[in-house]
Amino acid sequence: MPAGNPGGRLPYPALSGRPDLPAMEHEMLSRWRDGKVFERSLEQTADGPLWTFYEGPPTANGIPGVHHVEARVFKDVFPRFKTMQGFHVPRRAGWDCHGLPVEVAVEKELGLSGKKDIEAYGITEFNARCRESVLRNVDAFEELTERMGYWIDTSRAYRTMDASYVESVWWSLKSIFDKGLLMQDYRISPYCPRCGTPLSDHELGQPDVYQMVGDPSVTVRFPLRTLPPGADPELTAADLLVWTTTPWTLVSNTAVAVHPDETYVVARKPGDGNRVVIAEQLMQRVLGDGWEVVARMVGKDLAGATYRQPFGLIDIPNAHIVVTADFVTTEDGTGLVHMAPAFGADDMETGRAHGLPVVNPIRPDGRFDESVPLVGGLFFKDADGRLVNDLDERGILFRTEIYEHSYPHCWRCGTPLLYYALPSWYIRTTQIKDALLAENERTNWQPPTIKHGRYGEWLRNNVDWALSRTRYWGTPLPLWTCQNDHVTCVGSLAELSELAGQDLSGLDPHRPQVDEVTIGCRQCGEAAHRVPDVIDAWYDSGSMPFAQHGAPLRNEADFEKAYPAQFICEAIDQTRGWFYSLMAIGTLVFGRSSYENVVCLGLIMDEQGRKMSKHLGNVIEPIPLMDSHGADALRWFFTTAGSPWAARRLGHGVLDETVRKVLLTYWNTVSFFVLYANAAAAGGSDAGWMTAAPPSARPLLDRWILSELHALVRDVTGALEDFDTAGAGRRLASFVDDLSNWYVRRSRRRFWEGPGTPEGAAAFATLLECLETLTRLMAPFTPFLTDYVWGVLRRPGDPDSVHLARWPASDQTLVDRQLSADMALVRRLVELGRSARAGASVRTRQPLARSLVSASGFAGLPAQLVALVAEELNVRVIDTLTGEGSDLVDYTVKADFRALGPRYGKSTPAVAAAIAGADAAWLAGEMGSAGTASVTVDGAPVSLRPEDVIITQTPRSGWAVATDGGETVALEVTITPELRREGLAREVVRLIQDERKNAGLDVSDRISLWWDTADAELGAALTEHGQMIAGEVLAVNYARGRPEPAAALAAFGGQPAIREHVDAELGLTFWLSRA
RNA sequence: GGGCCUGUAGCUCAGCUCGGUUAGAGCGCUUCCCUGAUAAGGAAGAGGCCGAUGGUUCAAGUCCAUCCAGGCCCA
Repeated sequence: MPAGNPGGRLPYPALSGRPDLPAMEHEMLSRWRDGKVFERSLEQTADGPLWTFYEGPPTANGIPGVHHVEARVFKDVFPRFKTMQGFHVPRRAGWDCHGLPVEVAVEKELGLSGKKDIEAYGITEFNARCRESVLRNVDAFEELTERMGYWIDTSRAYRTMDASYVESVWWSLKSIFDKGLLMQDYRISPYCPRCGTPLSDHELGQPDVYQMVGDPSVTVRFPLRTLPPGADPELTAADLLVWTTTPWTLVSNTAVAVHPDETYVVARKPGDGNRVVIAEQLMQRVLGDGWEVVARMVGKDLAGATYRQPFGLIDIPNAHIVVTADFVTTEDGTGLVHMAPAFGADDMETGRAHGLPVVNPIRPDGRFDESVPLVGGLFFKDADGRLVNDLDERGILFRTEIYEHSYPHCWRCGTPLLYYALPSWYIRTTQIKDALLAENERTNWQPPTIKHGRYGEWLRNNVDWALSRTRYWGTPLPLWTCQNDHVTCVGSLAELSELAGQDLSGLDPHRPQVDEVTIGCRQCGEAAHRVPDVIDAWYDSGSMPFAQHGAPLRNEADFEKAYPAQFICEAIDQTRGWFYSLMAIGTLVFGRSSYENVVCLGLIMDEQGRKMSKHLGNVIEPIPLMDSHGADALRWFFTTAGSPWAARRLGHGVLDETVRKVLLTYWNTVSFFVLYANAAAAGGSDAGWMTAAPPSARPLLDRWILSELHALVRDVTGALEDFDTAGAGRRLASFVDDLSNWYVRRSRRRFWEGPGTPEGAAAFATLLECLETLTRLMAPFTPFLTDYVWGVLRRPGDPDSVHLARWPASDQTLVDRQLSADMALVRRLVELGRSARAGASVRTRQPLARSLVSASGFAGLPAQLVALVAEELNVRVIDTLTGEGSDLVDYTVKADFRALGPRYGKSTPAVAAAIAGADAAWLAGEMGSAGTASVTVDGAPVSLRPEDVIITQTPRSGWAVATDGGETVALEVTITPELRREGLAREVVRLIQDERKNAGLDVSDRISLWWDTADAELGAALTEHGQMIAGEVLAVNYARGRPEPAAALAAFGGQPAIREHVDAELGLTFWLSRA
């Protein structure tokens, strides 16, 4: 592999026509490593303005997948871009070490099940295993990180379990405690009885938490016992109809809630003494036909009535009354809601409002207390059947059926969750809700809809953050309580030492060591013991802006200058995870969110649009994927295909296409340049193009591509500033196509001819400028290939890596909109001409005498561009169709609504009809001569401007014509003998070129050529155009007749290496040999 | 039930901010053409009720409303 062209002197290292991209990437990885390129990119920007990026820490107890690559590509592109702009962008990796997933994995490994097992095993040992397991796959993550070219400093990665990190977290919790926002409360929490812990809202947001299950839903009669004063006498001896999908909670029933303003009815089935109370809206659905309404009332009329409880299994004093509550709906059930305050948030709140008792017969392991008759010792869900049977036997079961609904399950172990009243520590985030909303307002979300949509909605419905976890492996809650219920919050190990009266600065702040520390209560001096809970691991990761530095206890200055971050990026599943915990903690502790711009990515799907999951077996392994297509291809796909926040389909096909369409086209353009630069050097030319004329003095084609280039720089820069990689990618891909398939193709002749002329020098200079700039623009996206190319093309004095180079600046003086428009017209005319040729079956190699063009803007086209059309279409002369005289030309005319619409409004269709009805030739004539024409609409004259009409001209006959959008190209297809001979000569040139290629000759190799034919016309063509042919194929000898053996031997130093080629179709035989 | 995203050719996606009467590209298919860098490039053909309905407008893929389908997040 070439080691670059450090001197900028020719020759360049030769480039393979078929590069092995993955192999090249491995070479670049070692060059970066050996050359410490990432480190140097940080060193050289050390004095630049800081642009802060926060890495959201992954948990390394799992194996990295392709979705990790997606986020990391975006986390890499913007820092690289900003670094090239001169910003200093430190990038520090981190590892999320705590949390329930870690504990659950270790539990499984150790064969433990539940908290009792863990405590029997020993918390010390258990946490040691957790500590070991969280870093187990760091190697795999680092390998992935390096392979994909994600530049981040893993050597000093922060770890959320480090003592300094934990201390910072403690410090922040104390700050929140001191503000009065950290407190204990009883609340209904989703609770996993197997894990013995409440789940946070974040955890409820995990995939697969909600699963469809079929539960017995029951409608039960609650016979009324006493009625409130003034109640409708028809209620006497009626039963309340109550519906629930959780029969096991009926044991704890304390009340029935009705909506105060809904209408309820007493219904009776004729011939049956039973009366039931139900919401009128639901009567038909629940009762069906055959019932009659005997009384009607609103919910508040029922308030205060008492009823007989469904079960008498436990003692519930002062209960079993009808209460009103606004949350009651009549959408399902009966409109009368069973209340068990220990098992529902609404129930708890309503119960508090009415002074109802909280009765909870379920133990923390999810089983009914042994003292409860009938169901004692049963797991809560398993009690349903027995309870339903009992209701049935006692004749108060109105109906039972299986109800399919989604029910939350523990995301770790799959156990059905219980909504359960638990003492818990909360952060009162609801009290800073306005501040959070204000912080969100000043945050730039990408895509913007997240701000007020998914995320904003979540903030507006903010609930207090349930912080505590009754678990083992996590940051210990730094709270100590004494027997007087005083709470002491400790903000550092130093403070703990002071309170404990011993030096604890070396203490590992984890359970169980920290549990053993007893301190003196700050208020009463009594012995205080630690609250045994640990905290939600989301709080850990949300603390990383300061805790990664150990700040503010240490490195306060480092933290201060890097807060808040300019940029973070994660997948959309972090809306309620890290995006929230970062913003909430920042706002709680510092009064300011910790990030300014956030890019929110979608999920990765397989080629069939299915989510990737182990379950489906459609997971794509990232490293093999990169080793077959290249990391650059994967990076380009992620950053530019579709929108990053839409779910995207990934497969081999799309990566192949990326490689072919973008990466190889770019590569081939570079390799073309290198080939001819080296050929020129071999021919004695030095890098003469270094002194090419300034762009303003170069051919229009060069000025055009430079104009496109500088518009590209402007647009790509703007798109990246807006965090829009897809927009940048589309522009880059289309420029690569323009450069390769128009600029280079149209400039080939100048490259063959070398940099010896001003035009040739301009071509080399222009292409090199384009490639250098393009390489820099693509560098953040495809860092491997671009850096390889940079190593080949860079000039003396250039940095040795593109990633150390400056981002290009757009020179707007080189952007020429008129020229862009002109070239667009040229390319449309060429397309039309090719279409016309195809229609007439005249191959492009056959020269034609003349072409006629009709197109607005054609008259103003510079001669160079007209010549370009002529050359591309292989016609000798191009004239305007208008010059032909109207008797030879057909005209059609139609209205341009875009121009007419704004002026004529409602009468636009009438004007258009008048235009269509006018004599097209006359209209065209008027427009041509006077620049205006008048048509009559509703009896009134309407004056038209040229832009109001699209005039299409086509020649009457004898021409091959193609027309589109009012533009016409006509080709004269009459082939004179002279044209035919020229066509034959060009045909022969192509045959010889093919043969040269087959012979493996170098582009600059000279040849000797002999030819013979029996065809008189072909013979004449080859004689007449001999000089042209010899020039084109670099023949230094050109002769008719079979080569003499002696000549061949002379030419090849005794090696008989004459190739003979017979073309039966043309009747030509030729021989060539290296000269 | 709520919020958000997506719906355009067989497939993958542009176009919608800012409405203009012939809706584009790539992949795949057929037939040609071009080729002195190219796994490329070009022309022609086949392939579209631009999810549906209604509205606004002289004019709707584009704006508005409602609905349908799929996805994500949450209840």
